[in-house]
Amino acid sequence: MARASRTPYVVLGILGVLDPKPLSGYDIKHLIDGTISHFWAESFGQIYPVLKQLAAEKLIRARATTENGRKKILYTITAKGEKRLAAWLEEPPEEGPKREELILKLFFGSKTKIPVLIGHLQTRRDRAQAIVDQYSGWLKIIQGQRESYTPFQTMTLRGGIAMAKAFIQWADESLATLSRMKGTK
Amino acid sequence: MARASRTPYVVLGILGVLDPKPLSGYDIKHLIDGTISHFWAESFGQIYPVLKQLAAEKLIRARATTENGRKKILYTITAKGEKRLAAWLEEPPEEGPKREELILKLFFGSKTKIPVLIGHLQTRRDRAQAIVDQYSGWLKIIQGQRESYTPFQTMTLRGGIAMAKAFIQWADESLATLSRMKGTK
DNA sequence: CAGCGCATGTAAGATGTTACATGATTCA
DNA sequence: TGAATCATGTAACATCTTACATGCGCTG
Repeated sequence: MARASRTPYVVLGILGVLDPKPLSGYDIKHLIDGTISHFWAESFGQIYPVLKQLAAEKLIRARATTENGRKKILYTITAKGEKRLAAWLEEPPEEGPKREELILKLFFGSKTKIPVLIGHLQTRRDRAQAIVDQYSGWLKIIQGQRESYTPFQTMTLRGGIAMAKAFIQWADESLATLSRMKGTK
Repeated sequence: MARASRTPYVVLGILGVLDPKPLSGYDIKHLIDGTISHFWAESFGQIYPVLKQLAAEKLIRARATTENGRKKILYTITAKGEKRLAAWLEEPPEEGPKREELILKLFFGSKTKIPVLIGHLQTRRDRAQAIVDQYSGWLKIIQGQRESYTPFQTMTLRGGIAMAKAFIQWADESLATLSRMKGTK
């Protein structure tokens, strides 16, 4: 059997933690993209079926509405859903799939030209810098209005920044090494 | 379409970079586990079919042998395979799937007890420390016999150490924060 | 009125894990 | 002799991404 899907718990978590008001599948997807996207991704193809499944299990409650002409289905977490979420949170987290393509290409670096590797690494380094900038901005916002956010959100945000910074430092050192190799070769 | 599998290239890379002598599927799997396992994993269920497929495409050459009574199929990379590997290395690496279950559970931390979170985080912190220890050992070995390893292998190893250390530092800070929260609450 | 964003969903297809099946050899 | 390791493979199954399908409302 393949590892059990975490999507139901992500949905339960978003519904239970992130926002007290009812959310649609569309809302959930965009909340995920706007908050936890740097360590967790979900697609519509996953979310909509899971929503139905969770409603069938009475872990969430569905309510169809027509907000200014537009049809949408809003979901709220039930007491049973809260319990299920809490039980999952207690289970030891498993490690995710390891698939670092950049590192893989660096590892096999002897089979290509140095500038190619420099290009790959530089691109990712810049992306990491953009993440640091974005996250640092969020951190300021969060610290400005502490009531709306849990300390856990701050904690994971700090983690994201710390990891991205560490990556940048290593990338810069490695880029310098690669440049030196290009010169001497 | 789902993202294209990288398994063929991993196999090609192992065969081309890691060891000059012919390798069996079994060898390849264990080499992967022993070297790149912290950023890339493959299972037998992937490797054996890919080996056949690569041989059919003439990217690798198969040779059946009976080494001291034990039957095995040894593979070597062909010139065509080398070319395919080089072409892949030039393509910009895509980002892997984001699935950090630990971070997810921390993010939803307000729905469980602090000691639960401390337990999860401590476990992973200790695992990261073990990785740092193991990698640091490998680094010494590599630096001792430089002929057998490429500078790229050293580079990725350093990256692994740097990232694990950054994680540990963040984890320690977060564990301290969590302990404080437990006390004051 | 065209295009974009909102909103929900389904289908296809590939990836990847786990478990199973088989058989030989080595070592305690 | 029994267990562990070597060695190759297949089948089942679930996950997940991508693409497609549909339709409404708002804005330029």
